[in-house]
Amino acid sequence: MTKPEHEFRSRCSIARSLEILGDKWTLLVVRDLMWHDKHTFQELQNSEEHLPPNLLSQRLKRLMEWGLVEREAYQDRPVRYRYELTDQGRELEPILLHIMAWGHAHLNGGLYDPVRAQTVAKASR
Amino acid sequence: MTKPEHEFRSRCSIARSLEILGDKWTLLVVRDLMWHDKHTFQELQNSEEHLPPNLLSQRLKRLMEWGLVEREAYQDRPVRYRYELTDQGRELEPILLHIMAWGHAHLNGGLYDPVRAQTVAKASR
DNA sequence: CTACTCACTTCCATAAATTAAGTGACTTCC
DNA sequence: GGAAGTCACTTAATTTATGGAAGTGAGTAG
Repeated sequence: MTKPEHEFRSRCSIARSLEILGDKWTLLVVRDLMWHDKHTFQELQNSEEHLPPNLLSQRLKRLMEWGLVEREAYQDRPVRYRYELTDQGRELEPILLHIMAWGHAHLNGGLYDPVRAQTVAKASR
Repeated sequence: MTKPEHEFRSRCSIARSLEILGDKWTLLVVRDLMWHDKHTFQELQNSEEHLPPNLLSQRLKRLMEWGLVEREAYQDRPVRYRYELTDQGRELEPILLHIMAWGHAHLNGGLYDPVRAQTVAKASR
C-alpha cells in the first residue's frame, strides 16, 4: 500500500496520526468495522451516531487512501461494496480500547461493552 | 470536579470521548503538558505545530471544564497562569502512547521519542 | 516615555460539518 | 409495464469551526 503524498505539519507521530484520525467520526467508523460487524455503506451509516453519508463517504475515502480500509465489490449491476479493515487498520484496536476505557471511567459512565471490557483490561496490563 | 452539563450524542464511550478529544489539537496540548514540560500559554503556543492562540484558549477552557486540566496563578499583577494536567488528564497517557506508536509504525516514520518508546513498549505488552 | 513581554481576545476569510435533497442503477410488487 | 423501494452515493445550501493576523490590557525593563 503506497501512502498518499502528504505534507505532515509536524514530525511528531501523534500530530501525524491526528491528521488522519483526529476528528469526531473516523474512529467510530473504525469501531464499527472492527467490532460491530458493519461493512456496507448503509450499515455504517446507521450507527448509533448517524454520520451523514457525505462524511461517511469522505472518511472511507481517506481511510482507503491511507491503507487502513479496503473494499471489495460483493455484487455487480449495481456494484456494491463491502468495507473491511486492513491489518494496518486493525492495529488501531489498542487505541480504541484505551479511548473506550478512558471515556467509560471519566465521562459519566456510558455504554461499555462487557465483552470488550475484558480486552481493555488486557490492553492496559 | 463536576462535569459540565452536556448532552452526549451517543451512549458509546468512544463516541463520548471523541466529543472532547476528537480534533487535531486537543491531544497535542495534552502531550505538551504531559511530556514536554510546557505549562504556560506561551510555551504551549510555541509547540512544533503552532496552534493559534484563539484555539489554544478554547481548548484549554474545554479541558478545564472537563477536569482534565487545572491552572493556578504563578504571579499576580498581571495574573499569569500555569496549566497542569489533573489525575484524570494524566490517565490519557496510554492513549497518547498508542497513538504515537501507531503513527510511528504506519505514517512514514515520524519522530518518536526514544525515551518514550520504552514506555510504549510497556504499554503494548 | 518607549519598548517589550505575556496572556489572551477580536476580527475575518476560508474550510469543514451539518442538514436536506437528489441521482443512478438496479429489484420487487402490483 | 409502471410505481415504489433499496442501496450507495453525490450535490447543494446553510451553519459552525478553523487558521491567521492583528489588537488589547496589565504590567516590567531600560
